[in-house]
Amino acid sequence: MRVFWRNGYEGASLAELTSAMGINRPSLYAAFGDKETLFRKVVDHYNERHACYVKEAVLEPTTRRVVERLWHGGANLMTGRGNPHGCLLVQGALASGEAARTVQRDLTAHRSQGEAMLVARFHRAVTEGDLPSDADTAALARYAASVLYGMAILAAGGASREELDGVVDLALRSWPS
Amino acid sequence: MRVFWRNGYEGASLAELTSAMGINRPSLYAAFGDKETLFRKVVDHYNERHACYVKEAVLEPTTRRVVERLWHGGANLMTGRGNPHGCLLVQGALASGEAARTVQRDLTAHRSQGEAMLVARFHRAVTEGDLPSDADTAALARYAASVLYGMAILAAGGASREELDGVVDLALRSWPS
DNA sequence: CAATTATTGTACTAAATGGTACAAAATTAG
DNA sequence: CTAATTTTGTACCATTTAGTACAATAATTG
Repeated sequence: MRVFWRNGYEGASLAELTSAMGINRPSLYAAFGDKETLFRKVVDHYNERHACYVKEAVLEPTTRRVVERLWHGGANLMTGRGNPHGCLLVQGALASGEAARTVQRDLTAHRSQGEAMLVARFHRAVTEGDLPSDADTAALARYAASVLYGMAILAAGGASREELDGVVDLALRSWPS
Repeated sequence: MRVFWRNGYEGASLAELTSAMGINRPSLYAAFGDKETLFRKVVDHYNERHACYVKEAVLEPTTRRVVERLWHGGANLMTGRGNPHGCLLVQGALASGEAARTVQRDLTAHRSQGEAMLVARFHRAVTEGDLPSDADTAALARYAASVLYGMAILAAGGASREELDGVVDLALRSWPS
């Protein structure tokens, strides 16, 4: 997972993958199928064990608490020690050659799914009176996602946890509460 | 440029590059040097002719006008017809294998340079009284960049100009003015 | 222990990668 | 028109890519 996270799908060679896993090539193919299948399983693992802060965030009682947890959770994951900086769903295959188009689309779909969770949560907030009834829930979700993705780029460029937290503080200031 | 923009540095093959340029391989090498040199020249061209909205933005008289122009300019570039969606400086080499590490660092440096321009502009705004004297100019610049980069990810995933403009409107609401 | 099954290591394949040698062709200069 | 020079096309190189055949080894089972 970390090799894909750090190098992206295309930049991760079978040699580096097998070396990092401590197994040889036939074992990898027997256990995980081809490179694309392995990547998909990696993404699933990443979603369950690392990107789970999104699912947790939408459980918060107010939208302010939701985005607070979302953004700080992202800052935490994207600058975590022992893992590459940034977000696998963002840098795994943002731009790629024709061969990796399918995984590229797959990651886009995963990101859209996260945004859809936010839309649903914000929609609920409207019915609860937490957001004004004329709130553009889709736009709010895209904005929340935008800040999150932007932090992923900063992190990939080497930004620290503290720097990302500073971004979150500013973004929170403007959030309707 | 568009091939690199769409496929990223690693995902752009010499075959696709030469085909798009309408020349053959020896001509490309004679005119531009190797692939990495060509990419650098492409990035220079991109900075001058496409990412110039950043330089223009910092010329605006107030920080609010600066970020307004920055973000709308980004939304415009990242969803322009005839060009790939997104930003070359973001998706050109966000994560890569060891061979493209130098290019990757180069793009990070280019992004940092843009952020530095914002810091300098916000610093000036403090002296002019446009921003409060205790404003964290570096954090503001990172936030502004974060929104911009986030829009690049949304655009790379297919977001429309209107959707990005919606993000900008929300981001502007929270900007200190 | 013996026999079967699963796992692993070596060595390979075909295709694609970035990069180049060299000669034919087109252009320019005299 | 001829001669020198630049540009182009073809064909190649070494390396790396993802993926696999097959035999040796290890583990499991009766």
